[in-house]
Amino acid sequence: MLEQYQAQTKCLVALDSIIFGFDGEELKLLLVKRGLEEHGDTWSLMGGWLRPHEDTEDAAARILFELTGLSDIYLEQLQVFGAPYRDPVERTVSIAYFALINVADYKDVISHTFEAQWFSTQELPTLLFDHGRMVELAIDRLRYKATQHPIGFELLPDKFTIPQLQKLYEAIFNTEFDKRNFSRKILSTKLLIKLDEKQKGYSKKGAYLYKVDKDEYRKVFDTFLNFVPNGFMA
Amino acid sequence: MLEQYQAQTKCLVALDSIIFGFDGEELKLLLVKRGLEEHGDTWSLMGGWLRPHEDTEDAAARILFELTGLSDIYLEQLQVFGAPYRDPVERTVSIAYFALINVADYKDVISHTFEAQWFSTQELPTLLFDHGRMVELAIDRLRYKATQHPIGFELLPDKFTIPQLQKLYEAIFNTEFDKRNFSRKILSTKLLIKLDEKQKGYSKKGAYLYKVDKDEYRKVFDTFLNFVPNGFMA
DNA sequence: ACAAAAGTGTTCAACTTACACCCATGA
DNA sequence: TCATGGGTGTAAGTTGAACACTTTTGT
Repeated sequence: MLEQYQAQTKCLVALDSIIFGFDGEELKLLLVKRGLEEHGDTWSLMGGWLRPHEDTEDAAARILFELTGLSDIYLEQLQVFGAPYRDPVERTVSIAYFALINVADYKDVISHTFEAQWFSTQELPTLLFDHGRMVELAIDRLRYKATQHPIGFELLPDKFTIPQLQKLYEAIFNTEFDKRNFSRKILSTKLLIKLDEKQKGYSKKGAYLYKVDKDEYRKVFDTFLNFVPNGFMA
Repeated sequence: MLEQYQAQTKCLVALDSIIFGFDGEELKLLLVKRGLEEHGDTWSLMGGWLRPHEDTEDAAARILFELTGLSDIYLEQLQVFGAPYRDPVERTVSIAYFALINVADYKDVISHTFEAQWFSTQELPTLLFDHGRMVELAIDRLRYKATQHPIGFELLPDKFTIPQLQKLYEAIFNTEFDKRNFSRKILSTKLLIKLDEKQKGYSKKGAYLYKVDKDEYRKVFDTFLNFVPNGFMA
C-alpha cells in the first residue's frame, strides 16, 4: 500500500515572492541580487526553500521576514510554477506569492546575504528563470484583485490622504481618474475614517488624513464571496 | 554553490482536482473512492503524483484524463495546500486544480482503478485529508470567477438553451434570477449565437438552442484584465 | 499676488431591478 | 382545453461619467 508513496519522485519546493511597494508616485517591486556564488548577478525575486516541517504559507512569510524584517504583512498565494526545467540545476517547483508592503515601513533593513533594490514596474531588468512571468501574472492579479477588494490600503501607511490613495490606484492601473468621482466612490465604501489632522508639506493647502476602519475592512473582505454579485453575471 | 540545492529537503508533489459538473439541476462534484489498499473507503478528490519530467499543468490534465477519458477541458490552478502534516503518511505538497466538465461528455468512462461518483455540492461526504477545504475554496473561486468571466459555458454541452444556462447560474450561486433580466443580460454580452433549432422534450414549447461564439469568447477572456474595471474601484 | 494642490455638486446616460402577460405545445 | 415552461417590454431607481470653480496657504 505505501509503496505507492515510495515509488514517487520528490521535488525541491521553492517559495518566491513578488513584493509590491508604492513610493507615492509609482508602483515598485523589490528585487534581489543573490550573492555571486549562486546565480551570478541576475536580479531575481526574493525566494527560498521550504523546510521539512514548515507550512508553505509560513515559509513564504519567513522568507519575506528574512529579507525585509517585516512580518504580518499582506501575502497571497499567486500560483505554482512547475515546468520541469524551469530551474536548470535541479527540478524545483516554485510557489509564487505576492506581498503588499508599505515602503515607509521598510526602512533600510539591511540584508547581509542579499542586495535588494526597488524597481519601477515600468522598467524591470531581466529576471532569473521564469520570474519575469511570475511578475506579469502578479501585476495582473493585483489589478484584478484591486478592482474587487479594497486591497490598496495595504500599500499605504496607516494614515494617508485621498489624493495619495488616488495616486496609488492610478499607478496600479496605469491610468488617471477624475478626483471628484474617485473621492466620492472611495468614501461611499464607508471604509475610511476622516481624521482631524492634515498632511502638510506636500501641498500648500494640506490634505486631510484618513485611516482604514479595520473592522469594516475585515467585514468586507470576509463576506465578499457570499453575495450575489454583479460582474459578468448575477 | 550548488550545495545550497543538495541541502534542501524534497517533497512529494500531488495534484488533486475538484471536478465540477452540471446535470441540468444541480452543481455536482466527481469524487472517487480509491482502491481499498490505499485510503480505505474514504471519498476523495481525484489525484495523482507529479512525474519526474512533467509540467504540473500537464500532470493535472493527465490525471483528469486517466479518470474521465476527457481531454482539452477547462482546468485552472486553484491553490497549493502545503501544511506539513496534511498527508499523515509522508510530507506531500498538493496542487489543487478545478475542472469544469460537461456531464454529458462524461459517459460512463469506467475507471478500473477507481470507483467514481457524482455528488451534489449541497451534500458532500467527508473527504480525505484537507480535500474538504479544497472543495470549499473551489466553490468560492468558481463563484468569484463566474461573476467576472463567462466561464459557465464550460459546464454545458455545445448547444444549450437560455433556461439551461440560467439553471446553471442559479446552481452556481445557489439563488434564483429573473428570467427576463437574465436573458437580457446574457444576450447583451454578444457571446451567444442563436441557432435555428429548438430543444424539444424538456418543455412542450421547446426552447431555442444557442452556441458560444468561440472567437468572441476567447477575446473576452484574454482581454479581460486589460481594461479599467468597475468593481470596487475604477 | 500667485502658483499648486485640495475640496466639492450637478447633469446626463447607462445600467439594474422589479414586475405580468401571451405563446406554443404535448398530454 | 389545460398545464407547463418559453419568450418578451417598460417604468423607476441607481449608478457611473463627464465636467469647472472656489479654497487654502507657502513662497
